[in-house]
Amino acid sequence: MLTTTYIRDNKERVLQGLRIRNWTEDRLHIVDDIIAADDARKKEKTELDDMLAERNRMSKEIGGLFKQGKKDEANALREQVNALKDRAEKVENELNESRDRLEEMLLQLPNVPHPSVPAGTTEEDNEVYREWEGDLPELGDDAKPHWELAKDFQIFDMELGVKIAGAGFILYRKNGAKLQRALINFFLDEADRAGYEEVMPPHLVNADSARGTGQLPDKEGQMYHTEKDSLYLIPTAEVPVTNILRGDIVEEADLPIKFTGYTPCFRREAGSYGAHVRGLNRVHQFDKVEIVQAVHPDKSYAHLDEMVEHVAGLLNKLELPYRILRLCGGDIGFTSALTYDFESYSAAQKRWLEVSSVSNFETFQANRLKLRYRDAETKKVHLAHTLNGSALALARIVATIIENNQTPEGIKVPKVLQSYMGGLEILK
RNA sequence: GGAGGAAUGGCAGAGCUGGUUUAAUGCACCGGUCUUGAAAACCGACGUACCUUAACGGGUACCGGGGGUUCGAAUCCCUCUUCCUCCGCCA
Repeated sequence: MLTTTYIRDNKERVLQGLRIRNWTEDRLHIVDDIIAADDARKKEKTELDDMLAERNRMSKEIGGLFKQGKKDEANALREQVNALKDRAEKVENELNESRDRLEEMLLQLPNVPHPSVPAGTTEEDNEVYREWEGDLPELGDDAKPHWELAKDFQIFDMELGVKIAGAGFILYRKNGAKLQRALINFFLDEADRAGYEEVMPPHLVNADSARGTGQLPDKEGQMYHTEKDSLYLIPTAEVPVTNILRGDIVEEADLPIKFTGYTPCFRREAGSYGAHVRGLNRVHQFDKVEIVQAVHPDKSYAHLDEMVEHVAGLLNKLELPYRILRLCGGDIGFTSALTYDFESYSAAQKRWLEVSSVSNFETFQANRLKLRYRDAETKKVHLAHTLNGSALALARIVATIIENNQTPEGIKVPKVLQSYMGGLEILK
């Protein structure tokens, strides 16, 4: 959520940002509407505060009069206060209405895209930020997609997932289960080496947390919700991990704060079935190691670059071909200012699969979270910047690993994972 | 799940028979005096959000969350949440 102060001071940037996000001109009046609602809020707040100040003053006087035994005067004053209270209540109602109206509009306003975000409407328009420089792996015509390899080499079982839970749930077995565990440990170790504090958070969150990172109210339908306890299954570790800092004021010297955590991620993903979502390409539950940072506003883009390099390093070590996209205005998330997507090439499906998304939210999440830092010099508090990225999401990584490394005898295990799998070199 | 107790500023902790409490006091933190330096001692400052002001400053709200009673609520009432103690159940 943007602050009204920011919107007032950067109106043209906000409007330009909405245009990059393909908002039509007839919707742009929301910015002026927000400012108008904020004007009304300020006016009513001033009015109400003055009335309350008067009430407080009179109440104190009444206390004094009672002590002196001047009952008649006290009672007369009491009636005056009652009249004042009626008027104050009206103003208070108006103030609350203005606040609600303002809040409702602010929630509809997405983050301002970074100047480098390219124009565009669909994923076709995303800019290739870093192309894969080597040759893409070529497999023979007899190459199999991962869902077939999974059966041949005991990686996972779709039917059992359906039997136990439903479509879109996977049961990993034997080789696949070990591979999951190896990848999680490898990713966590790498994040640990990069200075991230490892955490293992709750996998269900309350509404405050979901609101803090922007899942509510924007993406209500994406999450599983438990009716009786009103908790949400996390769609990403971003939610519980970033919310560690909700409401905090940290010292500038404590920045950057870096967390990493492994969690399963649950996504309802309503209404998308078909060939392109077969196998592990899109599932309701997948595993992911997430990296999260809270940083000084002046340094957030340096930290974004650092996170991009971290993810690139993981893919290099796994020996997977990948490219990096800079998401265009039409494809970038509601809460993000700049997002890089990583896509790993699936040689058997002959297509790129999204395996990571790394974003800078600037103050958008921090404002909802009320995550601030205290400036070391001025002692003033300011909103921090938050960032996060997948490092990495497992399901699709597993797909590309087993497809690209297939041989008639089994799946070659990437060198870097072998020590995590008891020296195993081939899955068969 | 049952019974009882509690929730106060970074921490500890008073206030809780409603009105100089604009939340005492101690510790921590910060600034200063003293000192070669440090410690001790002493002095001072010490929250967040919003409104207002060119600025200094002024105002309002916040004592777990929400609502209520009252001229006036940390204090009384209702409700929710969390924590503690005991019992029950349990990986």
